[in-house]
Amino acid sequence: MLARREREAEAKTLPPLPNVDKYKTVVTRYAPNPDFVLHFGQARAIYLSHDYARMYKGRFILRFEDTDPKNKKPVLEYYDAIREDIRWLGCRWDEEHIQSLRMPIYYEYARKLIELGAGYVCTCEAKTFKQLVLKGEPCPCRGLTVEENLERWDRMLEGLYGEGEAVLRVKTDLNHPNPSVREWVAFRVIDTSRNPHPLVGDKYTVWPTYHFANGLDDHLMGITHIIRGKEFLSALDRHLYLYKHFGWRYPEAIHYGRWMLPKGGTMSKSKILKAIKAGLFKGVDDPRLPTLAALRRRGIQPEAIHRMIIDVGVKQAEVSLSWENLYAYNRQVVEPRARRLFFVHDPVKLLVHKTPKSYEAKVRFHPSRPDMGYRTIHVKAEDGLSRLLICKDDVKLLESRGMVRLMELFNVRLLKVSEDLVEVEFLSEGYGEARRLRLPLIHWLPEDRCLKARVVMPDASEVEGFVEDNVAQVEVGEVIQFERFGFVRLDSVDDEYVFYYAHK
RNA sequence: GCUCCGGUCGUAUAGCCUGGUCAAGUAUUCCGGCCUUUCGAGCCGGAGGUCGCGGGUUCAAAUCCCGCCCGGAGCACCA
Repeated sequence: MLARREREAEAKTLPPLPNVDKYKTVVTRYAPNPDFVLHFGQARAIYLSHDYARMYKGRFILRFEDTDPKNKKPVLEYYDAIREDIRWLGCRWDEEHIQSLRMPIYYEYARKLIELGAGYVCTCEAKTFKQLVLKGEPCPCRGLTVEENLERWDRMLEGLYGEGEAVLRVKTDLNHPNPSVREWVAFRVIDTSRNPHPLVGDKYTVWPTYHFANGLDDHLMGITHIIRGKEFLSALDRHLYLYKHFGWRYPEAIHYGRWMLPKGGTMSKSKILKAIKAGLFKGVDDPRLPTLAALRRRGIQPEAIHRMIIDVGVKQAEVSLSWENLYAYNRQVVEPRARRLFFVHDPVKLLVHKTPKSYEAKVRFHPSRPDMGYRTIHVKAEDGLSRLLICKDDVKLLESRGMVRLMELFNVRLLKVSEDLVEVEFLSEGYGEARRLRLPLIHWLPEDRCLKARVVMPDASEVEGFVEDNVAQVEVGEVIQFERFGFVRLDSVDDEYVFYYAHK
């Protein structure tokens, strides 16, 4: 037991970063494109980058990479949404930058690159160029002089080239084994009169590519350790050329494998966005989505995501995730502190004959934590009759067993089941007898003291029912457990209580 | 065209770098039990893998090397 605990504690720390002693302070960054809210997979880069910065008492930088106003168009509201997501995860950043506000810097370095003879403005058609580069041959533009290139560059900036008519390329090895790395594009023209940028409008028409802006900024901001998905591995090759041209030293780069969701699930932002626009999802926090917003709404705790990420580690292998996996972590976090309440879905009326008296059932909010207190459920008996509600599913149980114990109340025996009414009679009060008879325990509600509730399930379907009136003590946002149903988060209270289902 | 990664209980994974303490850990699933009260949470116990295949190195291999088979992911004036 002790040994196990030690091992668990061990598994919960991150492995050391490479070459930390080479740097004064460790600086990491997270660099999202604000074209969508964050999703589950991105939490990994965030936590790892953030945790390492904290672990080494370094700095953690948030940098918005919004340099494609056309294809990966940034959206104003997502800048804040992303900040909120990161804060929700529990991470704070020490510095923030927005690339679209740094354009003059990129232009400055573009010029330097050209002056070094390491970059040139290429006006070839993409197709033609591709054919040449596949053969490892230079295009005519590559041979232009520095002066000619500077001139072309100025013309580019002045807007004399349209989209696709000119790009600034970085000179690489024409025979680089990966053709997609050869002579990569550093800047391209984007017609911002047609596709204005949410922050700078149509002020610029020449935009740096990810490869240029990201690579450059990592140096300018003094990033020492880059932690990113391995889909960026080939970016490394490109960046290396840039660093070589400028004579810089490349940061330590760690690439981890992708997180994949089981069958059907996608974390692709563009796919999700398309589906939302098509009305297939209700919004970015639709419970079917793997966005942080959706998980948050469902009551998944950031600690659960955090633990999972630390446990999985930083290997380059792809990892298939199952929701069950995440739920297991979340249950661990949520179980000890979730208050328990009765929720009856698909309610059926239960008429109890021979009820000897009215009851006040005192039920613990948590079965193993008396310190969390009790709630009271009143059951009124009139002329030996009490009226309750139970789940339709439990009627079957009652039918097959004939007798059942109403949790924390009393035991009953089935008399008859009709269309929408189940009649039983009071059998006995003691729990001991229920145990002796091995009676199933079912939950219930007094018909006159319960409130309408709705639970939004992970597949966006909804379950209707009633909660005990003690729900009034629950705060919006709180995660509770509906006994024998599952963990849910109180989402809103209007004319009815709306919950989002997390997991069982 | 190029690059990267994987093949370990039913499922998802840890371990592999720094060979032995690994006849292999965890979660989930399944089964059984417990709980003054959750057939659905919790707790306890059990079942279930000989680590893709073949060969090699070694006193010793899931762990190193070679070959084979199968599978996954990614890159291109997106980030």
